Formats: sequence, C-alpha cells, structure tokens
Amino acid sequence: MQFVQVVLGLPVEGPFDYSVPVTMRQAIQPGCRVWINFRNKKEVGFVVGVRRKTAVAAVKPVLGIIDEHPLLDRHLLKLTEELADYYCCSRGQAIETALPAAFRLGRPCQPAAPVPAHGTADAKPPLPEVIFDREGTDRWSLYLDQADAVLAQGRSVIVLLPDKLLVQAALMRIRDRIAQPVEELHRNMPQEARVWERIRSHPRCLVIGTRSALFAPVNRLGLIIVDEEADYGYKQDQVPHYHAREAALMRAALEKAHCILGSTAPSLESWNLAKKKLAGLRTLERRRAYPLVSLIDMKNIPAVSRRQSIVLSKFMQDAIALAVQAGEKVLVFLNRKGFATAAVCNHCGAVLKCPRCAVNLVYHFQEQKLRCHYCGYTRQPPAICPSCASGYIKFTGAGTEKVESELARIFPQARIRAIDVRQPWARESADIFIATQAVIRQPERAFDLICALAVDNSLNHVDFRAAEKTFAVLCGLAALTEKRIVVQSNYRQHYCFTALVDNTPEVFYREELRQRKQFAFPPVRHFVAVKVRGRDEERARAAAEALRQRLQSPDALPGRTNVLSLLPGQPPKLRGYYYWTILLSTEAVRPLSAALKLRLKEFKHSGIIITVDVDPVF
DNA sequence: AACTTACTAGCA
DNA sequence: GCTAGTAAGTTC
Repeated sequence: MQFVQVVLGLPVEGPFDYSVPVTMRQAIQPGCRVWINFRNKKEVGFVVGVRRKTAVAAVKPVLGIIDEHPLLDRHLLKLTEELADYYCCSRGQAIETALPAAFRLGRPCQPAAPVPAHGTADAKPPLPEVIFDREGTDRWSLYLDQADAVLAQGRSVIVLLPDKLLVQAALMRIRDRIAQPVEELHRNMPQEARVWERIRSHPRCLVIGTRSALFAPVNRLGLIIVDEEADYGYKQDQVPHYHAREAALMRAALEKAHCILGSTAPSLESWNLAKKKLAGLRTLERRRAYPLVSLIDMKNIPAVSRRQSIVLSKFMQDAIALAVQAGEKVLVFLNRKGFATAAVCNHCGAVLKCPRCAVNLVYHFQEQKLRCHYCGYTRQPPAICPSCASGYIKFTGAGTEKVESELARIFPQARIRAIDVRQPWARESADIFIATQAVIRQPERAFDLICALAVDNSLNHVDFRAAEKTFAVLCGLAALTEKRIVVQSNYRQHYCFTALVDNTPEVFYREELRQRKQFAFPPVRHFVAVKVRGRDEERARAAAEALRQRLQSPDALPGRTNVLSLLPGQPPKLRGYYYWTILLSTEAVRPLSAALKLRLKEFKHSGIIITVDVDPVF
C-alpha cells in the first residue's frame, strides 16, 4: 500500500494521510494536488509527502490526482513550509498563498516542459545587497544591468514592487532593455493561471509584479529585486501575514539566488542586516547637487495663528511668494489626505463615527461625503447633529484640499494644483503643486522649492517607526529637488531633521538603531500580534484577557519572549467584530510561532477567532 | 474553517 | 425530561 500526506488550505495543521489506489500509483509525488474527501466534502489537497505505511486506522482513498507532475517544485514547497513556520499559519494556507485562485480550486494546470536543473547544489548563497539610492532614480540602471547579466547566464529574475502603478512604471523601463520574455503577474489578475503556466514553460524569464509575484514558478531563479523595500505594501494584511521582503530573502537563500533590496531610504530591517554583515550595502551617491534645507521652528509662531487649521509660517509664505515670482515650481507637501480628519458638532462636541467600525468618519471635500477609511462606509454629512439635534457640524483637521483653499487665499495670483498621481500632470500646468506621499514615487519630477507641512503629524504618530517613516519621506523629498527644501516643525532638533540638513543619513540610522536597541524594538527584536476577534463585545474582551493570562503563565511560551500588553484593536470595532491584540516581543520568531500553534490549539472559545501576525505593521 | 458531540442552564 | 445555546473536540 502507498499513502500520501496531504495538507489543506484551512487553519488546521495536518498533514492527513490518504491511501493511493493502485490504479493511480506511479505519478504521485510531493507538490501534486489531489482530490480528497475531507469531513465528507470533496476538497483540493496538497501532497507534501509519500509513505509506505500509515498509523491512521481509518484512512480514506485519494479520489483523483489533479497534477501528474508537481505543481510546486521542491524549492517552492520548502519556501511555503518556512513561511508557515515563521508566520504561524498552516502549511496548506501558505501553499494556497503561493497559488493562483484557479489552481486553489482544483483547475488542472498545463504540464510544463522539463528544464534541466542548474548546478548550484553546493554553491554558497550570495550575500543579499541593500541599495541606498540617494539620487532617487539611479538604482534602475543597476537593476537592469544585473537582471541582464543573470538572464544571460540562463537564470530567471523576479522583480517586486509594492503596487500595480509602480509595476506599470517599471515595465516602461524594462520592456525595451530586456530581450528575454518579460511576464507581469498579479494576484487575481485576469488569466493569472495562464500567465503562471507560461512562466513555467520559459527556460528563463523575467517576472515583474506585486508581492505575490514572489511565488512565480520560474525556472532556475538567479535574482530577486525588491524595489521600494521599505514600503508597507509588501506586508499582507490577511493570513498569512507575510512580508514580501522577508519572504524574498528566504526564497533567494533556498535557491542560491542573489537578492537586491533597493530604495531611496532603506528600512531599519535592511540597514540592520547590512550592519550585521548579513547583507552588503551599496550607496548610490547623488550626482545632482544636494538641496539647501531650512528648518523653521514652529514654537516661535504666535498662538493666534496656531489655532488655524493650517499653519503656513511667514518664512514659508515668503519663500513661496519669491519662488512663484521667479517663475519657479513649488511643491507643497502634506502627509495626509482628505479635507478634514473629523466631523465634530459645534454644540455638543460629538464626533461622527462609523456605525460599523467606531472610528472617526473623514470628510471628503470633492465628493462631499463622510467616509470610513477602514470599511469604506460613506454617508452624507448631516445638517444637524445626530446626538444633540442642534448646532452645526464643523470639519476640523488639515488635508490637501484644505491646504489648496488656504494657498489660493494667500496667493490669489498663482496657479495652484493638487496632484492626483493616478492622473498624468504636466510641470507647466501650475506654479504651486500640492501633494501627499505618492509624488515621491515620481522621482523624475523636479521642483525648485519644496515645502513640507505638518511633518510633525507623522513624527508624533504613536508608532515606534514614526521617525523612520518621516525620514524616508524627507529622503524622498530630497530626491525631488537640487535647490531648496523648507520644513516647519516643533521638533527642530530631532535627528531626522539634522541628518536631512547635514546630508548625513548614516547619522540618522545610527541613532535610530541605537534607540531601537535601547527599547528592544524591531529590528533588534520581533513583535508578534495575537489578534482576538468576536461579534460579542464582552466575550471578545474576556477571551482576550483569558488568553493573555494563559500566555503569561510559566512555560507557555519559549524563553526570550515577553507578553507586552493587551490592547484594544486599532480600531476596536471593525466590520461588526470587536478586536483585541495581545502584543508579544521575542528574540526568535520560529520557536514562538511553534509554541503559539500549540497554545492556540488548546485555547478554544466559541465565537472567538484568533489570528497571529508576525512582524506586524501599525 | 466547518462540523459533530457533550454539557449546562432554564423551563414545565 | 426536554431543548436551546454553547463549549470542546475532530478532521486522515
């Protein structure tokens, strides 16, 4: 008798043994899909092992073989196993993440022509390389040179970008430079399975796409490029909560491929890898002049004007006026979207909240609607306050649209334009441009004066990455000009500003890493968020508290792990569920994930759903 | 996750 | 004794 070990795309560990009928014996091997009867339902199973015997008394037979040849090669199979171990999900869930939807549902896959394996068996995996692109555009010629060289050796390349817009922009640079087949791959794109099959049929090719393209079934992988590696778009917000940068490092190590982590400001994770000599660091110095950076201390701004929703310092107003007069192009940068953060009743002070998520609704000027940024709920702004039925609703806070109207008031003669990065825009179309983060991704644009407003919003954010995020934004702005940047802030002495003025990013990273060490934050240690969710408010709270107690008891978790806190979710209520988060800190993720799998299996509460997020982003 | 079985509180 | 509701256990 022959048996196969099968896993499923469910949060159950397995593997489950099934017998293989004599008629279908020969082909079956790890990486193949099979039809199985699981809990009296016909399901797709993934074969992870083949055995001559089983300890299970009541084995069921495999109903049918979907793949004659493995759908996942041994490298991708190993990668999904490592992801399951690290990100605390089942192997089946990790395998499903790596596959197009059609294949998860059991659709057959075209058999791929066999490609002879590459002789990399005892080669050492090359050291990953962090690329720090000070200019903002230089890394692309380096990427293309490296990709060319790898393809010329007959090996494949995977290029990752954090979103589809950037993939489109990158394709323009790639298409006329790369002679080998170039394939674009996104999760849930039309023909996703077809593209996947085609990638398998190329002896070598270049695949470009968003985070899921990391699982492209290329032959003979030689290089993975993760561009904008510090971007949080690489983190998946569903189970398994993997980060494509970390997953790319895992896959590159498995397949002895090179891995490039490029950006205009490296993540602390990547910087730390380089400091520990686990990655190389290559800084591409600026060719253009470094801009003059002026810091305006907002503590000197009189209180009366501080109360205004937008504070444009006199210094900044003068700088803008001079630039406009000289026919220069000004960028006013603001790190927030929408017209206002909240709608508040002027009479009773009630803030309008989302009925499903209990977070503040945000007023959008253009569509004249209140919108929930978590679930997408929208409503008309009410004429009267829903809680006191009187007074009028005022909109507080500052967004790009508010800045636009303020600037129009101060500079009536200037042409002012808010940039929507989804729409093309010409440099000649205005004098003053207003934009948020997304402009930084168009580094070919050049401005003469850049004014950064409300930077303190991001610096004050209750997030240990606040300084890192702020510095990354400032580096991005510096790449947009060789002339002048004006920043207004209450914290002029902060090292993220002094490093910007002095053009000494290494000083920023040194200080930031020192602080992360001091407070035992990532990348020195890892956070793990255990998320507890339930439809009943009180039960969710009680379950979360009970689980925290359980995890805090001696020997529940491996050493060098701390239970830091039990926090209400952010937001506490989302899509009808009440959320709580138990925050853990650890030195070694894998042993903690393994222990958590056991503890959560023991801990069953009806109506309570628990998920684990390793290395969460806040 | 989805489903089965065991158990408990409330009721006649 | 009955049942609704829920806690706990299992999936090969």
